[in-house]
Amino acid sequence: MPKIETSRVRAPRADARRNRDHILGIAEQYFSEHGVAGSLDAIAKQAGVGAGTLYRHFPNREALLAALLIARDDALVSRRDDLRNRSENAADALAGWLDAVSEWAGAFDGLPEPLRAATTTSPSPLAVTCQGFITTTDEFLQAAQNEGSARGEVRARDLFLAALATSWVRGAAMADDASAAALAALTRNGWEL
Amino acid sequence: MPKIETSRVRAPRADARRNRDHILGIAEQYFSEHGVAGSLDAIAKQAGVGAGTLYRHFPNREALLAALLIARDDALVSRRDDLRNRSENAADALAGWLDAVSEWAGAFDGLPEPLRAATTTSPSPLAVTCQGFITTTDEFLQAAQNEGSARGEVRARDLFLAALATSWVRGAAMADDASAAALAALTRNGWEL
DNA sequence: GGCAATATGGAGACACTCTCCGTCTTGTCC
DNA sequence: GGACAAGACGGAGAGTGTCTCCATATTGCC
Repeated sequence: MPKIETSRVRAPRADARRNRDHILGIAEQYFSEHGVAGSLDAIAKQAGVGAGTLYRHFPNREALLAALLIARDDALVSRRDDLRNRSENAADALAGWLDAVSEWAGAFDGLPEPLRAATTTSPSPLAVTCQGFITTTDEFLQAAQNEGSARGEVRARDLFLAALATSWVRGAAMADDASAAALAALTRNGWEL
Repeated sequence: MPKIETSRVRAPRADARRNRDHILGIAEQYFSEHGVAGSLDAIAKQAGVGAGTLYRHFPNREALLAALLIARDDALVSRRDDLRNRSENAADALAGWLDAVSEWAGAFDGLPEPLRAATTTSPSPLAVTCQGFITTTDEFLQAAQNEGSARGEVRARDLFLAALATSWVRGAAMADDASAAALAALTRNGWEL
């Protein structure tokens, strides 16, 4: 009797893991400086690996972005827990959460666009992350609605997109911070009762 | 005494004007089908001119876009006049105007992005168009504020960006129409008193 | 008709994405 | 520790796009 097939996939080789992590580190820095549209080949070169290596680990820009964001998820998740525990009321919690989302989406210049695309055209490595945050948004929203502080017709998905839009308006290098703040305020007035 | 320098620039040659118009027509169609990120060389080829000809008339994508939008300005301007004349109250007029702007920004897939960029980083051929519409937005907004139906702290620029954002959320091929409508409603709740 | 001013086309320099495959590493089994 | 297969590597190069340059062609005016 042959070895039982416990795990279909073998653990990745040590050099592969090393390279993957290293690329991720360089990409984080590179996207921070050049925005999400920066050259992938440049990232490979800067990481000291061939283009093929980069593309094997991350078949396209979205996959790389998704891997990068997973590392940042923790921050947003712990922010969520903070808001759950420490908020005086559900409306403030929801507002705080949306602020956090919009800040998260501003991690790299140009990030809101692929995130928006991922929420509408599902099969994207970014979609899972987005979907998770939409679910969280829904929790906060429902709490606020039960509390009577949020309009009933508002949907979580729309609030998530509004937070993305806020970040989008800010544009490159925090170009229009005032307008982003104004949009956030507008949004809150929009859903709050 | 030499000829007085009345107009510094000569009128363009007939062939130049013909080519320019023709390129514009093809570009309109091409961008409608492929979005604003479509290939410029492809437009040149389809128009039956060399790449150089296209780039001489329109040094970059933004210039071409700006020329294209000027042709569409009329529609928005006449919509503005309609709203001025036919609206029952200033709040409805402002809401109608913002809807019109957001529809205008959805003329081509991907158009909201360059428009947004043009409102923040000034030296862009699109900036004049945007600035004009922001001014119009301000007129409608001030009327609504005087009427007591719009919050005082809201700025015209922010509403214009909100309309752009609404269009942006809709994304390619009207992918998320419901969310765009929701965002528009959210925005109205946001500024209205 | 002839001449200067203008406009044209398309080859080609350069940048970017992504694939393919000959070569090199790793881990495993003896 | 050696050997062998699975797995990973790099970088050349195909494909696509932007934009420039300039020898050649077209216009409009005298």
